[in-house]
Amino acid sequence: MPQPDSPDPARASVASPWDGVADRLRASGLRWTPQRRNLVEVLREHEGHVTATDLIARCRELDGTTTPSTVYRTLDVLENLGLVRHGHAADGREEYHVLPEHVHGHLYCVGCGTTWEIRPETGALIVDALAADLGFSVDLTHVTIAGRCEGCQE
Amino acid sequence: MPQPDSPDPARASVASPWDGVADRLRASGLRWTPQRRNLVEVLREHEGHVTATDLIARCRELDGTTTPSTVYRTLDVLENLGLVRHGHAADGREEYHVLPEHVHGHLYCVGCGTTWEIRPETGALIVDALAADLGFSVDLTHVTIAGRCEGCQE
DNA sequence: GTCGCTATTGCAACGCGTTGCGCTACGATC
DNA sequence: GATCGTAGCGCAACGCGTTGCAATAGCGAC
Repeated sequence: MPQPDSPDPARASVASPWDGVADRLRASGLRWTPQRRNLVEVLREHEGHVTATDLIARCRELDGTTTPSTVYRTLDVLENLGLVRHGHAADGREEYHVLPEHVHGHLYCVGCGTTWEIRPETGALIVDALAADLGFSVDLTHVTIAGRCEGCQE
Repeated sequence: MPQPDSPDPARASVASPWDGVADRLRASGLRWTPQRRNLVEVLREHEGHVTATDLIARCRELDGTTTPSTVYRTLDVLENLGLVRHGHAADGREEYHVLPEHVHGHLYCVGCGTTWEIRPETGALIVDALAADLGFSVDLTHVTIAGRCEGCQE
């Protein structure tokens, strides 16, 4: 029965994707712990791109006893629920995309350090090109492509 | 004066790109050390893709005292000479491309673990698409795109 | 051949991410 | 409300990659 089971009607009307997390976890035999509550709280304020390091730092502000391994493990769980996706930035660090509405790849400018989203149409073009090349089915979300943005080319 | 300065005529006829390395280093005020000689020796036998870890392991076989930091630093130097390029594999680890004849990107299959090269024409298509999108000038060599190869899709 | 400058080395320590393990505490059941 | 199986926690240790520093050793100059 996919009816909203949040006990708070005011919040239910907002229909944040985070609202059902606790129940979705429990429905799979998983648990809703203070540490996970904290992480979700942090993710709420970070819709967009965050590095794992940032998330860990923010979680520790809320609860000094939080350990990195817990954060990483919880992020795995949330990724299985489709609430975050992780990828590797150009320097190989982990980067999390919160609540991706649509699948998109990323561009990282080595000049100014900005991360840009690849527009869906352009992404589709890339996916098609690689499919035609080797029959490859690409997972764009996992990738950050390095280069220089318009403003950073001499 | 760009004449071959290798003292060995037999070797000069082979014209391996590695032959001039020692002199190219010295010409820039850099030095030719036993550790660098070993690394070059290892790279010679590895034309293609290698992980930094593999390189370090092979170097230690030749000389047990070699330390990781030395290998990484020497790889940086060789990258400046254009003899290797490094990128990040799908899992974020470092991967080196030895003697890249042409600029090419990489595809990593999460199914079978194989790394594939993106054909130059397809690569150019991707570069063009991103240039048209955001005016982005892409460095394809630095990137590995994850996905599933033809044989690994159900 | 010797000297001296300095690039390079090895070491040690750090940061990021992952993994194995024993203990804790969530939450279903009674 | 009390019990209990187990998911999840913190901890400690590991592997990869990087960096600062003191000691070493290329190599050009004399």
